[in-house]
Amino acid sequence: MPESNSRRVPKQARSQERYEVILDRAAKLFLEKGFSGTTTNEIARRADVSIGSLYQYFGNKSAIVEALTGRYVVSLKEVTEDLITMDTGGLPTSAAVDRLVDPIIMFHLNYPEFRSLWLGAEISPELRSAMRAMDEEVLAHVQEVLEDRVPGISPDRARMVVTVLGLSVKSLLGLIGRSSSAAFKAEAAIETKHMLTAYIDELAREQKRLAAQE
Amino acid sequence: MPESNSRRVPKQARSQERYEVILDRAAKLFLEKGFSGTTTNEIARRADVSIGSLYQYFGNKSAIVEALTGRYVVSLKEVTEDLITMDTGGLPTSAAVDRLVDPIIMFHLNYPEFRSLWLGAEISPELRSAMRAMDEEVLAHVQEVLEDRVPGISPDRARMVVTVLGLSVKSLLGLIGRSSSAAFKAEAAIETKHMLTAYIDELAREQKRLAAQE
DNA sequence: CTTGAATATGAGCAACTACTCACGTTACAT
DNA sequence: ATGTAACGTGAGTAGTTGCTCATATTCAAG
Repeated sequence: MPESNSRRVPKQARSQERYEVILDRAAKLFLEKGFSGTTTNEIARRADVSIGSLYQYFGNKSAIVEALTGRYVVSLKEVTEDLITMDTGGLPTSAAVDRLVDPIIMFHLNYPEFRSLWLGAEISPELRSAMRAMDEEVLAHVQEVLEDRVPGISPDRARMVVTVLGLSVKSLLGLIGRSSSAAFKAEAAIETKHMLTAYIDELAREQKRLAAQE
Repeated sequence: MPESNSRRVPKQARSQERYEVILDRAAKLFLEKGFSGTTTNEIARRADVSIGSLYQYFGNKSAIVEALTGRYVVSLKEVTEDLITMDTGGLPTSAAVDRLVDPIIMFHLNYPEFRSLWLGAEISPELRSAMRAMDEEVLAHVQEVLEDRVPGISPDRARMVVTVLGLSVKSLLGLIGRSSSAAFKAEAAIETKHMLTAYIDELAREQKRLAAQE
């Protein structure tokens, strides 16, 4: 996946493998030690590649991050697209929560290295704003869903609720990423979704009570 | 607050001020750019101090982080002590949640720079494990509280629930730290606590239903 | 087998980083 | 006023970092 700062685009099979290996190791190192805590020489060493080779594929250090992004951005766009066009109208809350949260969890399970970009405090502003934009799309849709399921809720309140919901999912992803046990990941996901469901249902009851009072 | 790697302990009033200014600016920079992304020369420049002076107080770069810790660790220990000895027995869930969460929020509002240590991926292992230990104490106590409020819940399940609850609070603190509007912070806190309350109450109802079935 | 393009290498360079030290300045006790 | 301990300085040093380039090896087509 050639980026703006890439050098030679790998043409032979072996070099394409190396390209991928470099990205794998770089992602791990960035996750462990952060961007500026990782040296290009160490990336090369861990990938069993000379620095010279590394710089044949990546024009500079940040080009590695950019390429890393390219790896996942397509898949992430797909997930986003799916989510914002999803209709959860007739479903009970817990099923709706499953439908909206599971794809996000799946994405992070499939691409665990993505965490290094996602959590990293040192990614480029453009990348950060691109991911924010996708986040925002999803949150806006979830807000619609919420306003639908909790009739009478004010848009401001709904916005705040969605922010909190989104944050909870985000922290779940962090927990899942750090853990190594598949069973733990599954339980944590169930428990978190349980919480989201309980919250949304409680909000619906609350609004119903308010409506009945008038 | 002299640490192991400190040099001269500041004795005159002016130099004590400088010492504090260095810590203030360093905390900001660590938060913005991470530990390894921040240079000691930049810290000195931002604190209007020569690097020479900086190294009179701090033996090396990580001594700055250690001193930064010293600033907050006393206060944090107090909060932890309060939390784990707190009795929320007769209170309704929402009041109990308030009592347990508010002190944590308060701490982070009072010491916003603490976030740079708390979120930083690059703090020392000792400091990280010390903070983990305090976390663990609080979580263990919250688990007891939960098992008390949700009779019949299994310890394993309770542990998982507490993990999720703790994570939600943690992400709330992140949100609060990033925001600048006091009103937003307050609303976010209320909404998050609302979610925690709804969740705990739902768990209690669930266990009651299960108990009635037998 | 030959040839040229692609790929690989790592010593080395310029820039930067953490940190030192010799020297100058300020504050305070006597 | 003087001595001295505390404080302050910033050019300089040794080591590290991102990155280059001259040279060597591998590949595939004719």
